[in-house]
Amino acid sequence: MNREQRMPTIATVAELAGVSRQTVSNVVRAPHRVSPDTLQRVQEIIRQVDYRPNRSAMALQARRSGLLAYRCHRPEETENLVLDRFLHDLCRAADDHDHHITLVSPTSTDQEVAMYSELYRSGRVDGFVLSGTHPGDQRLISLVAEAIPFVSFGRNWDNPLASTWVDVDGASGARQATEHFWRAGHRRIAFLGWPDDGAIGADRHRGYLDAMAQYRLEPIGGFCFDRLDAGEVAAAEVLRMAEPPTAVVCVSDTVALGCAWAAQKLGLVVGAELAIMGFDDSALTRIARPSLSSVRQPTELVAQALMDRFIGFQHSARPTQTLLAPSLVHRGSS
Amino acid sequence: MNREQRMPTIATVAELAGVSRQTVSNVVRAPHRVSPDTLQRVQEIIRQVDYRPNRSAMALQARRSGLLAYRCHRPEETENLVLDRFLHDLCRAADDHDHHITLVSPTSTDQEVAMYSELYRSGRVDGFVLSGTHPGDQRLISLVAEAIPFVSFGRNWDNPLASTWVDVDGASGARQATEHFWRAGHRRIAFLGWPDDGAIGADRHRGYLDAMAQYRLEPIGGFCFDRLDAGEVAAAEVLRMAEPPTAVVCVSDTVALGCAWAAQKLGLVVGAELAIMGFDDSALTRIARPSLSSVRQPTELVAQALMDRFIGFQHSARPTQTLLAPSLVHRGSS
DNA sequence: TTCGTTGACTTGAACGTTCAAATCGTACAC
DNA sequence: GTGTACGATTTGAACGTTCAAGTCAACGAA
Repeated sequence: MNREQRMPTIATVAELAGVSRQTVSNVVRAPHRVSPDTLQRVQEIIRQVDYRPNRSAMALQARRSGLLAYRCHRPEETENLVLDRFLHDLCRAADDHDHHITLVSPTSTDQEVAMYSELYRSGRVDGFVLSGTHPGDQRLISLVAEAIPFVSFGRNWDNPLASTWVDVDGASGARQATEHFWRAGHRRIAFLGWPDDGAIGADRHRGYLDAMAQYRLEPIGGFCFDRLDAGEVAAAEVLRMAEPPTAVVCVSDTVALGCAWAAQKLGLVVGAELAIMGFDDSALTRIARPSLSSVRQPTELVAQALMDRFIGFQHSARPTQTLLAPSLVHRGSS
Repeated sequence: MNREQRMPTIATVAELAGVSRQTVSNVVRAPHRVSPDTLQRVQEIIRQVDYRPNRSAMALQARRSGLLAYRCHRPEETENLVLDRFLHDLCRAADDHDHHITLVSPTSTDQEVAMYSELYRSGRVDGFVLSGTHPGDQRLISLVAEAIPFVSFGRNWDNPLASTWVDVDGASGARQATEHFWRAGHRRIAFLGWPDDGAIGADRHRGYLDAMAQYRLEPIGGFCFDRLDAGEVAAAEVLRMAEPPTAVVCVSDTVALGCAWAAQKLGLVVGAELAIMGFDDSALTRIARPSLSSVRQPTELVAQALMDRFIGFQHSARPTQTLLAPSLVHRGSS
């Protein structure tokens, strides 16, 4: 193909402009070091031949590729609807720092860690962005042990101060949702959560419990796995109670959608007779009818913070931790 | 951070093993050129210091980065549920060829093309994988004009032979769906499509029409945009006809889900009283109840074919075109 | 004995940058 | 008028590979 025709290099430009390579480099990287007329002349040549510095050469020289790896999640997992949004925001944030995201798709956790080590040691990437961290996460342990640079969307549950992460304050989100319902006049507010995972689910549950305690209301609700059918079953049970709730705070959009279905099956008008708040503000909110109100994860801010931290990380040795507050998005269901 | 400690290089290994750099390179790349005992000795050292060839250096020398760029689509667009699956498969396929996918997220088509040119000319990527091609697609035109290597998931509608692509035979998918319903005894088979787009939608519609003509059945149906509510409205209209269909072939899972809702609202039991076939086999199929049968796009094969073509593309100059047949996935709705 | 062949390995150069040091005027202070 | 500080530019080396051409010894055929 066109593999034959070579791109113009810094030497091409230097020769055409009658200056040295280094001067061309300075024109691009440090224009203030070059005299005005030389600057203009060289820039004109650069424009003419459409010269772009070669990234591989820069990477070799700087010992830095400008690439971060991120694990491409399996599309079967439902939680990924948020991660889709996150990935998009991450690309943007990386772009802003003249970095790029490259994807890996390991088949197991062992392979994932081995792949990370390989990618880092071969200089293909400068580091990693993890998401979906959980207690006992082997990736965090290994990367910290091998001193491989990384940041994570999701806290380091086992050893919070050991690595740099940005997370969303789930407790705050659930508290906001509960407070919102209270202000709207609801007094029977339920929580549909996941079985205690000592992590995200527990965090969100705690926020609900805190708010309920503050208003001296009795917590009610149920627990189920993060599947539509499970959510529907659990919700039906709660809604059939003697004194059923008038509002439900859900641990996820998936559970919330299941809850909406259960309500509709029982003849309840979602929004008017039963208020529902989802969590994550994923694509599922738009599938429900009426569309679901939800606690929105500020993925854009998370992505930007992660990139900032990663870049900073290269200079300062100390890991930093950041907790961002989510916000409510009101739609038909509340 | 650990930016200080350097990785072992080929020179490190060479010195430790008492051989030249080139011999170490041969041990890694062409073991047959090295005598058995030297081979073993060098390999042992490589293992000890955990040496990995530096990818930036390799990229510089080979003038090839081993990276392909793919556009990270906006998560708002519904068609992306298939593309999620595709992206995952693409990563895997790239891995198999010792390549990686890096993401870009341009804000406009103009910027997208400019970004591609920049990425290619700076040697950051070897080429591009496009998806969601459409008639008049500026990306195809520009990339062909600039002789930038790329392959696309989706045909080159305007100029099929001008570029290398792999696509799924939508007509075949719709035909299979229609034939399946006919064999199951249905004689009133409708099609819910998109307004004629001269592309994907028209392609799928044609497959339906072909099959109906073959069986001498009268085509019926409606058209709407690819949204749940639009699908529901269009489906309701069709289902309220004097002689309503007993089976519906849909142009997408989105429309199919809307159709399922319309049916349920009219008191029809989806699956038993009305058979529905979606298209794409996206995550939506699992949201419907009963879950939707669908025409599955073989994204894994598409991804593999694209990678094969791209690698081959570097050698042979001639673009190739590939059409893959989809297959039916039977679930509760049919 | 000579000479070409082969196998195992080494050497120098190149890929395209940037860093660090050197060069060369030119202007300024004393 | 001398030292020196500065600005603009150049030069050599380095980043870590691999390619192409080289060396060198061993071997076999004429």
